[in-house]
Amino acid sequence: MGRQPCCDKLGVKRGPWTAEEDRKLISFILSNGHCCWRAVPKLAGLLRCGKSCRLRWTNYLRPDLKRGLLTDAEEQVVIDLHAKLGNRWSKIAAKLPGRTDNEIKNHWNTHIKKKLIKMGIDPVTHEPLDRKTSSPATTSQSVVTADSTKSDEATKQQSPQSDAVRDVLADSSSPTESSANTVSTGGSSSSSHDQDPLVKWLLEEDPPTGDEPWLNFTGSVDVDELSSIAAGSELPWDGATDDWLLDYQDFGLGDSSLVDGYMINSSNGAN
DNA sequence: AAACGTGCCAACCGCGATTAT
DNA sequence: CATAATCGCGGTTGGCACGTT
Repeated sequence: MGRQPCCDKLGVKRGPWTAEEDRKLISFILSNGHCCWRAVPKLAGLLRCGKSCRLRWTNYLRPDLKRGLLTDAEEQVVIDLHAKLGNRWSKIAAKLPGRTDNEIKNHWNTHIKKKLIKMGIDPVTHEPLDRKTSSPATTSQSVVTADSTKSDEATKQQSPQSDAVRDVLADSSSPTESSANTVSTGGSSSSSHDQDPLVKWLLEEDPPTGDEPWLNFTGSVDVDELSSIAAGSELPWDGATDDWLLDYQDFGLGDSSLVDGYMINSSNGAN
């Protein structure tokens, strides 16, 4: 069937978001939630398509986002999950709180991939490059080892990994990794994803905690109220927000034109 | 100091999946 | 059940920042 464009491109703004647009989007979502992305731009007074709003919110404005480079531990989790799941960035991101699929994807393409190649590991199969041709039927699932005896909790913290990946990590890890990284090196064989508890865990529904306030707002909270809440440090979300706010502060802002206590600015300050 | 090259990341595009009618 | 509308994902690109020559 023919598919219509997600939005009418005429009159729809594109390109980098401005601080003012961010402010509008944030105040709207915090006040009303985002029951329907398509309606968000119109209701929020933005000349953007809903898709763009969703992307901006999920990848940048969401208050629970972490910022900065992935830690060694996070990177290791990404590598391991990628070995099992492939380019299913959203699934991988779901296991790294505060990280977005876009962020992980970018980090993979710009950092991890190169690192693996440099270490002689095929970033697609997670196999040593020189072995690649001699084991045609091998895929990541057969290469990557999984310790199926590991407890779920341990698995959630750090998943098992292939010998190759472990080698890479051992070579490339920073001194801080050992402390942050609790990965067991007890690799073992795993016959299939279906039987792998890690993969089960990964593939199981990963519902939101329900704690995300922007999903639950009913429209009863207005920006003024939010600002007073913010002023009193009783933010509607938890500790992750501190980082968020600090990050905005790090951009050098205290723009009073923004949503009061929320120091919002454009994504990179230069935009 | 200027020109050029490279890296990085925010944002866009297209498509499949899901939901609504 | 068929079609339309919407959402969400993964791949790709554009442009800025930074490094090198």
